[in-house]
Amino acid sequence: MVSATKFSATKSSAPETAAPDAAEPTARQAAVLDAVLALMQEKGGQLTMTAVARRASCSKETLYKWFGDRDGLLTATVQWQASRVRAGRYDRQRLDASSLRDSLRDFAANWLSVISSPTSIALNRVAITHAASQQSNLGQIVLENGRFAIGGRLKPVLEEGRAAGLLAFDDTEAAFRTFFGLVGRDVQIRLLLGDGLKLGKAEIARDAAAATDQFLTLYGRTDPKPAAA
Amino acid sequence: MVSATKFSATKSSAPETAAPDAAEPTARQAAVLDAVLALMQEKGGQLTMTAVARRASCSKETLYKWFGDRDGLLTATVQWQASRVRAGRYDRQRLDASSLRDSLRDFAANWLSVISSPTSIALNRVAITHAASQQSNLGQIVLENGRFAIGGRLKPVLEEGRAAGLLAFDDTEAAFRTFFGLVGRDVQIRLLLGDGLKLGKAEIARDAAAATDQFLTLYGRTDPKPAAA
DNA sequence: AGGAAGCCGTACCGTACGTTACGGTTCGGT
DNA sequence: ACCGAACCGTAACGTACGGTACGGCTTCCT
Repeated sequence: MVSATKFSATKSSAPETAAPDAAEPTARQAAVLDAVLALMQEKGGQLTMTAVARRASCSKETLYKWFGDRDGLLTATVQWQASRVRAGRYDRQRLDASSLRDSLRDFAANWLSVISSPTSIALNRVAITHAASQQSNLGQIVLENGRFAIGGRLKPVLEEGRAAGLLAFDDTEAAFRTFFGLVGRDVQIRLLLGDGLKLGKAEIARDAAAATDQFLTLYGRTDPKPAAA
Repeated sequence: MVSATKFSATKSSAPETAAPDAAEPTARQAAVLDAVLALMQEKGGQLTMTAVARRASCSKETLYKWFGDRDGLLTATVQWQASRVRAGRYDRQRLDASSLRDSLRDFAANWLSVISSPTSIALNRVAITHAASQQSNLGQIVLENGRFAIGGRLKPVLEEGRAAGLLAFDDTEAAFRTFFGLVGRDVQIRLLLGDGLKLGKAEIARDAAAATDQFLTLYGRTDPKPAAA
């Protein structure tokens, strides 16, 4: 079930490009994982080990040596993709109403871009399929790097906004979930189910702005002074 | 690919319990479809024809005679489940602010109950898996009976609310999508990905009320008079 | 009673795919 | 030049599963 050999980097205990335990993929391994991502998008569910080997011009034996089994390959792929989505720095300069709004818009637009990308759709489909077969924890990993990752990055912004007297809420988590809902709405489920919904840059920008405005209507303080009790 | 014999009811052209073309399942067939639903929830992805036959105490030959192929069985199952979710009449009496709020809360609570039910989760997972393998249109069917069905039923309510001067919006679809987002938030994706999120009756009622309040904050008219231009 | 139809249980077939094994090639180290 | 390790391409194996065939049982019609 669980791959025993969290893929080892050829030389067993040699400090390669990264921590020897967390296991950063080598360039060649990354190429394989990219092939997996590409196949997921093109071929959908028919993601066979043979197809991966052919696409990546490597042997199946190598796949198994590096990743243990099919599940290990999938897990490594999810983590590989997650490792390069860490976008957006959102420099916490001093917050005013305008910069807060901009930050929220950026978050919203970035999130919409991610969930509407073919890569994310394919990855989520695979993870959901696996969650159904209650094998491995692919679903958790995707959740951790998607929904919960963005939550962890947005919540500090919300709390800074509150500290600056720009937002009002008791429960940060609840406020974040509202934002999440206003931004995502029905987009993700429709895309996952194969609806032909198209999101261009213009629509994303527009929707992100609209969601941000709605969020600020619900949680923004019209009186921008810190609580002068 | 497409099952040729949209399941026929034993006696070819005899008017059974329903239209001979739309094909309402017989009691026995319904029992089989219930077995499929039960297996989906318990066994997840390993939904094999043999397992269905064993669970339903019928032969695989019968399954194929009735439903054509595996896809036909799945499609029939989705439609069978959809056929009995048609809940909520929402009698359009005269609308005031209070009854509108109640209607919206009912919609929200009902929708949350549906998407958090094991049946819905299992069904959506299967549909998403199929959408990935670009075979059949299971995803579309689920979408049609889920997201779009509730839209079709809620939009008239919203428009009545607008006609009564209780709501203000230009785009009914946009208003509905906002409501959808406020209610669903991250619930569906988390459940689909296997997160251990529990929604009891109390939480559903609370969340439905909160989402409704937020929606009314965004779209409600504080001045409840019809447009007295 | 006799026959036909529907259906259950099971055996069977073909294929797809995960996994393993193996021969041949490249390449770095000595 | 030689050795061994890593790796590629491919063949082979075992199994799971979709789909089919068949024998026997029940039911219903005449």
